[in-house]
Amino acid sequence: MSLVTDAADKPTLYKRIRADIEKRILTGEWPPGHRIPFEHELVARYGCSRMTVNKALSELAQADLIERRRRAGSFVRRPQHMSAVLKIADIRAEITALGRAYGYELIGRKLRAATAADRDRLGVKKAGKVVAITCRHSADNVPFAVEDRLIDLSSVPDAATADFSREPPGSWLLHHVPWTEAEHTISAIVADDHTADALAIAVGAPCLVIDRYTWRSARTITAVRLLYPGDSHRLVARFKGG
Amino acid sequence: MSLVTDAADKPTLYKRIRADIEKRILTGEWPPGHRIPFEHELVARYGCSRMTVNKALSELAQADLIERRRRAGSFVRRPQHMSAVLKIADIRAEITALGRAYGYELIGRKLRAATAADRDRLGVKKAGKVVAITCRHSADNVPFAVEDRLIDLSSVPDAATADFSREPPGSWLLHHVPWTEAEHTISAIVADDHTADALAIAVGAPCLVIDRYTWRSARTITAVRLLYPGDSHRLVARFKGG
DNA sequence: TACGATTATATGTCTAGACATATAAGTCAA
DNA sequence: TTGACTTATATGTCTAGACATATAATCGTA
Repeated sequence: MSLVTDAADKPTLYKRIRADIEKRILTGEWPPGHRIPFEHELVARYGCSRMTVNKALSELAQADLIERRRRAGSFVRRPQHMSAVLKIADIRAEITALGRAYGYELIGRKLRAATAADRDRLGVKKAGKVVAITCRHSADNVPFAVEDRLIDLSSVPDAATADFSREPPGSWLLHHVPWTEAEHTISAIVADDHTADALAIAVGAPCLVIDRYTWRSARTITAVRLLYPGDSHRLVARFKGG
Repeated sequence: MSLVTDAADKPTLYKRIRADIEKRILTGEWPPGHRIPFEHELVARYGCSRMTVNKALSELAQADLIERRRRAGSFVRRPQHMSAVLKIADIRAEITALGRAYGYELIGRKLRAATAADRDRLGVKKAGKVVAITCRHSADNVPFAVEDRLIDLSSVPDAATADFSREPPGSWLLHHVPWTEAEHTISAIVADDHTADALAIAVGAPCLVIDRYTWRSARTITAVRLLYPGDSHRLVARFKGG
């Protein structure tokens, strides 16, 4: 079997080279640790210039599929840690993607000077104003998740006057504060009286909890806790790479 | 302010160009939708050849930070959906990373012809042999997670003779079957008698559940269910991008 | 044998061009 | 006004070189 596919040059050359190598790695023909042909060998094999194979190999290296070492060559990477790309979509998008009717209801909204608990939750030192929002998302009129959010107004002053009775704060923030970073913590709890009531489930029923803390270049933006009925909701993540 | 940093050329030129642009995007100086200077403008600004700025821009495009459109130019991408990279490490690695002593205990191991339930769980049609493994991971001698796993022997025949009394099946598989794909489902349950006993928690306590289904180029490898005490375990994911 | 200096080599980066191609924008006719 | 045609242009890909640099391998020496 030759490295060169005899298919017509439908995609570009460097993409064909990249795909050829990627296939060999993914099928296990070239196992972890295997040395990939040197650039000059690939140049000879594909009859192209070195920049072209270099581009293919560079992209494979950027995708962590191979490791390149000077003087030694390029090697199939040994899979290290499983990493799953967990897409945490806008809840509205998530529900409509399931083909269900999205419903939103603002339960409470308070503008206040940050309490000690607020500051702790947002991870900020200085006093300032915050908006605290409680709301509920539903799918086909069945409670889907309850949201308890705190927004730091010193970072997002516009949030003080935003109308959260129609638009969920998550969507609003997504459109007003781009390129944030966040940290998610996922855990499980059992529903207390208050939660059970909000989600219309039994007290003691399992709930999935997502705590998300969002910032933007060292400035705290928001902290949110999402509670899902544990037996009905699923977080699904596909991942690739051993 | 000039695009060109006056810092000495410590990193390479294309990396400086990439970093310059990335900084402007991440700080919001160039908001989503903003058009990045044309390649020929960057060529003039940095005094280099087009291939060099092209490499910088190509990498930014590969990282989904910008979008490149022929004839139109390059634009800062509008953040679409939040995606979190959830690193699901080997449990042993996870525990030792926390500075705690890792403990492993094989509870049960059965080699059998696949039952209907097994086939359903693995998503395979044909009959075949499987290994069913139950084991427990502990941190500082406290139960950390219980694992209930099924391995398809038609895909991984070596698993029939592997010694899982010392090495956890997850680690073993990671070293014997690289480059897999998987799907995770995360949910919450409350502990039943059996689970409570295995995790040394109270019946009715919350548990975090991770179901992972792993395959390799259309061949089923393994299905595993991991149960964590919901109040003690956290899945943490950092992510970037609005 | 062990260690330090030298050399060979694969990758890393870069240039100054070239042609291809998709497409935004402008032009012109129905 | 609308639709079809043309043109200008930014990106996409590629070449045939070049020098830089880290380092594996070799060689020489203590």
